Amino acid sequence: MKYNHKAVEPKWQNIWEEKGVFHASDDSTKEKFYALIEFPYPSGQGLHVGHPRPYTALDTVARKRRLQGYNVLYPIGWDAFGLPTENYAIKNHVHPEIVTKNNIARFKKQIQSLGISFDWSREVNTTDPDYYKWTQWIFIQLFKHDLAYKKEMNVNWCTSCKCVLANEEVVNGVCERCGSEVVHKVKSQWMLKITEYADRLINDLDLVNYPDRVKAQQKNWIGRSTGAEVDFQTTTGDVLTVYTTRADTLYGATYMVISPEHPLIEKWADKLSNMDEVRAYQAAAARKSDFERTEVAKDKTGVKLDGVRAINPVNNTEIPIFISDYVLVSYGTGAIMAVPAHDTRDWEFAKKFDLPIIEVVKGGNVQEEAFTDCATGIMVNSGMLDGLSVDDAKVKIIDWLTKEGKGHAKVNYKLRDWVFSRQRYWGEPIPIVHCDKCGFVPLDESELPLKLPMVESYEPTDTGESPLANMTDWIKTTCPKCGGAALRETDTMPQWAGSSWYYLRYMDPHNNEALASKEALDYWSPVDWYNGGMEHTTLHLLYSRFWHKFLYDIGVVPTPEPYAKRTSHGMILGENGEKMSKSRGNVVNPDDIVNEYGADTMRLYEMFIGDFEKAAPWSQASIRGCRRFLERYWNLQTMLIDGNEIRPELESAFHKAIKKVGDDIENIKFNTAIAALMALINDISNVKSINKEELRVFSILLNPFAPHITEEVYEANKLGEGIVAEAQWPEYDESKCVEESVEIVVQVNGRIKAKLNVPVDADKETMLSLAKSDEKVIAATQGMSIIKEIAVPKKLVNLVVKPL
RNA sequence: GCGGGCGUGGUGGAAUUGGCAGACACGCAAGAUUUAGGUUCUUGUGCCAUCGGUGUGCAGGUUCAAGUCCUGUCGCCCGCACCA
Repeated sequence: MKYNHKAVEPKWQNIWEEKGVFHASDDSTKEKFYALIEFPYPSGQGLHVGHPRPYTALDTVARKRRLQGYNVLYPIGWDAFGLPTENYAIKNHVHPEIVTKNNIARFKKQIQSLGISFDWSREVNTTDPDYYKWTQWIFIQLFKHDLAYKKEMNVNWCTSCKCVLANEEVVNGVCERCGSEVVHKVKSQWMLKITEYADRLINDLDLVNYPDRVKAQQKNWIGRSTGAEVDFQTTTGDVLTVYTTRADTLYGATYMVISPEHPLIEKWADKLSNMDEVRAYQAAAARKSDFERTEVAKDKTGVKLDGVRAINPVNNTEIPIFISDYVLVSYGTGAIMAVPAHDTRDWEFAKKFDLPIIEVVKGGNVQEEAFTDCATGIMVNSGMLDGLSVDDAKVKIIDWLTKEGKGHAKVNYKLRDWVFSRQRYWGEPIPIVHCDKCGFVPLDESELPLKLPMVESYEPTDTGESPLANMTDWIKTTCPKCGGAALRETDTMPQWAGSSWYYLRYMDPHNNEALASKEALDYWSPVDWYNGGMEHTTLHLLYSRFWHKFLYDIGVVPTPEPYAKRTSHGMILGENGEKMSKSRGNVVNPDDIVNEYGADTMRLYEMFIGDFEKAAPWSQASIRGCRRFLERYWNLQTMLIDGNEIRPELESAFHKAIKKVGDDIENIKFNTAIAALMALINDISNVKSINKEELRVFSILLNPFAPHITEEVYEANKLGEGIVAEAQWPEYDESKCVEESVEIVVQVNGRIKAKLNVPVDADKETMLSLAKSDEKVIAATQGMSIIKEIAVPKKLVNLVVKPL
């Protein structure tokens, strides 16, 4: 009776589906548990072994929670808009809708072969008009609340995708998706005011249970800094406002720097005697791609503006103004006061252009290097600030500036507003029309969904316009407000739109009246456990927190945060320790594993491979160990005896395992949970028999990891009523976890001399007297005097001795 | 530069509050059953050696006791990066 996974696994997958055992109930008296994985992008390549790691992990949690009596929602869907599908469609002349449908069918089949307990009745698809109707609806609400606006601005442009990118999508100066060069273009774009939520996106991290690395990365990306804006008069009468976090060093400002794109330059054009030189520098800076700009980051360049000077507000000193690309137009005011003595970049610039360096904080040697330490310095050469600490000086100078009307405290963020439009076909149409008379007008909500029109050609254009721009029939429409002629917006939404709220749709996926009913939202919110990749920390995770907060503000959702708990899985690497990729030729297809070893082995191995949160290399050899374990479990049936109680000789082993497996699953320590089951089967093998109750408990413990084989064993041996998926998780008894006697170690001067079995409740005196009567210990302490005795119950005895 | 993390056998990885380092596997070796084994089972397996030493990147420190705590140092990975 060999275990045949090819027969057993499909059998149980069908039974589960027919019985609908994994369908979440919307009106249950049970406690709810909402587990969520990041829904996949159905690419043409199909699954690779990385996909099932998070699916299996939360499946293990979901299955265990069901056995514990929770009403579990564990849904899945498809994040199906996006460029790879569109590019494939263009190349092969198939409509993206067809490509998407085929890819989903393939993904679905692959995922179903793994026996993940998804509730397929709640499947969603971001490209379904019934779904994106609500994506568009949310956009309209954002627009109505002034959080969506269209603006001419300098944007990131991917030269290969022929499309703008959000800041979050530019990685090291190249496109996050395709790795192509990113250049700057001035374009009119739809923007979302995520910056309005910057503070709350940081502060509310206190409300959620996320890994520290995720919180830190989001805080870092939002980049809050507190400082001051200071107004400098100039010799032209214009005011030049700078942002600084070091207002305390104002007396040390010996020059100003403004970014090459700063608007005052144009204003000053006819006053500058070296305007040609300035324009040449501006042009050179504009030509640089993000990549080049970071490449040459070390060497400071710049041009002095001849003909205008700034006046330091604290001492009325006239100081020169430079333009330099080390000052970014997009941060603060696009202008800085330069304090070379106490800022490294200013110091480098001052050295190169031979500008004065005035020390205002004592503690370093500012001619040798910038002194930037805020904690220890004392103010000098700073008039009213002399003798103060840096912190006190900040407070005092900002007070003074405020009183004088020359500045004020200011908080700044690195976070930029979200560039939301894309010049591509395969995305949600933006439901806005442009009317000459009324400006931008949203569609009436009854007009939603605004469906993507069928087009002849969806190739991206070189003009920077969406392919939809060629669809004259579709574009020409009437203004919802005045009824006059108007044009539709032709850009589409980014892929991040549909995924920013999908977890809400799962709560009530077929609702035609709302994105989800209030009852469903109240019952299921928030997501209890959300697992996803670290790569989405400053993309999807941040975006969806923003959308959720907005929906909370307008009364749509009941919680300020979407996800109560977040965990993050490590990548599965190729056997050679490198990232799996087609070009490296180290991709493992899960179909092959399921075919050869079965889904249960695949699942077990993915959970056993190592620390869930860390990357782990795949090993074709190690999988065999997991298959072997399942076969040993299968073979327990050959040593089955009667009995409806766990026998005394296995009692503590079982109770310890029940505790450990349950705790480890909750603590994302799947690898040690499985190790505990392996250890338990070793204990059972030593006894050489297993009774029905023991096999029943073992089967339930193993079920979340290996659901198919456990169902089969359970059924074949009539271990209980119904099926395992509807059984009850065993309880452990703390008092039964302890054994009667325990082995302790006896050390002399920290060296192990003996091991003793003592009763588990032996007190220190008993342990010490037992230890001291052991002959090896006596030998080791011969001729010595004991100067200290340490006894730790259940652990060890240590005798500290020295020669007499 | 800033932020987060990691360094343990041949390999993947275990080690509550400091308390037997190497759980559980993979691999390897020997043996048994088969005897065609990429099967199964048993035993062994950190390193060096005979007792006994010695071992968690390296160097110190605290402690009866350190993978774990402290100081310094080297190396690696991830995120951000001229953010004023």
